[in-house]
Amino acid sequence: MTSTERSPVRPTRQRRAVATALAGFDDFRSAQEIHDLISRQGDSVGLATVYRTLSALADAGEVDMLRNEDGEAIWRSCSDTHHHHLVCRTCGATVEVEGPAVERWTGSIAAEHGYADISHTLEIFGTCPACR
Amino acid sequence: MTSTERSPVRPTRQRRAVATALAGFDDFRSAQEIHDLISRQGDSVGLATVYRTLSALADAGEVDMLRNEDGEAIWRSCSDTHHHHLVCRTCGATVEVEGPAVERWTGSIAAEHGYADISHTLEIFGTCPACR
DNA sequence: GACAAGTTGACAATGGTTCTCAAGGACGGT
DNA sequence: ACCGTCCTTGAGAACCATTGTCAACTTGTC
Repeated sequence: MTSTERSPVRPTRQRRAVATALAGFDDFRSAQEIHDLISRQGDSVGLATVYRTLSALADAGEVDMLRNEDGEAIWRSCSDTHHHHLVCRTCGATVEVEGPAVERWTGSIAAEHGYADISHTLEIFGTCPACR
Repeated sequence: MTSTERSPVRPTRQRRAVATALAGFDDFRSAQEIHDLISRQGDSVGLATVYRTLSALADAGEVDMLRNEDGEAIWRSCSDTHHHHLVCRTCGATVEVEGPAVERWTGSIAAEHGYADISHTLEIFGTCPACR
């Protein structure tokens, strides 16, 4: 929590492989799918390491993680600004969207009820033009 | 999907027990917690049945199901209008909120990108007045 | 080169959720 | 009340995504 803590992140073959895989798609994929992708691209990285790396990247804000309807974690690399997603429920195609109005709305709703330290999740699902 | 399909839902002791338990709290609880509540209120209902009943109620729109950070399903009974939740991340106290503006916003964002058949999830987390 | 500390991988362990299937209960007709 | 049919249930096994374990291995530094 404090800025005193430093855990030097080492650039390993495995982390590079995960990063490469992440760069190869722009929809949300499960950890297992990403693991498969890595294998298919010729690298070999343990599943546990994939999980560890994805979690670390998520903590660092470099990937987004959300849950599909089954509660499975799905991931994709993302921009560094606060945003939400418009996801195709058929093919997974994702658009990052921003909504200042929504941010303001959640803040005021929370304040109105006396809630502090607010965060929120907002995802939009639909069928993309290509899948109709 | 069509109105031809009818699956008569029978009023059993078990379903009544789940309904009673649901009426006894107004925050989100896991299936297991609800199962425990039922035991504590003197009834005995199998865990699988609790899951089945909760899912059925969720499909019928009588309870809300969402996922906590660990991906666990959590449930609570809800009003029958479309709404979202403001949830205390410490004690779970929940407020149902409505936001016509947000509904409109998601709709237009989706349309803008050509997505059809839209649905969305929006939950707000914070610390309630009592937990600060 | 050698050391300390971060990393990894194979595999076991966890734990929520679903499946299986025989036994039990509800309901309409008689 | 009795039947037959079909929905329900419960106990436990099965699933399966995710996390923990721990010895072997890298990396960066001195």
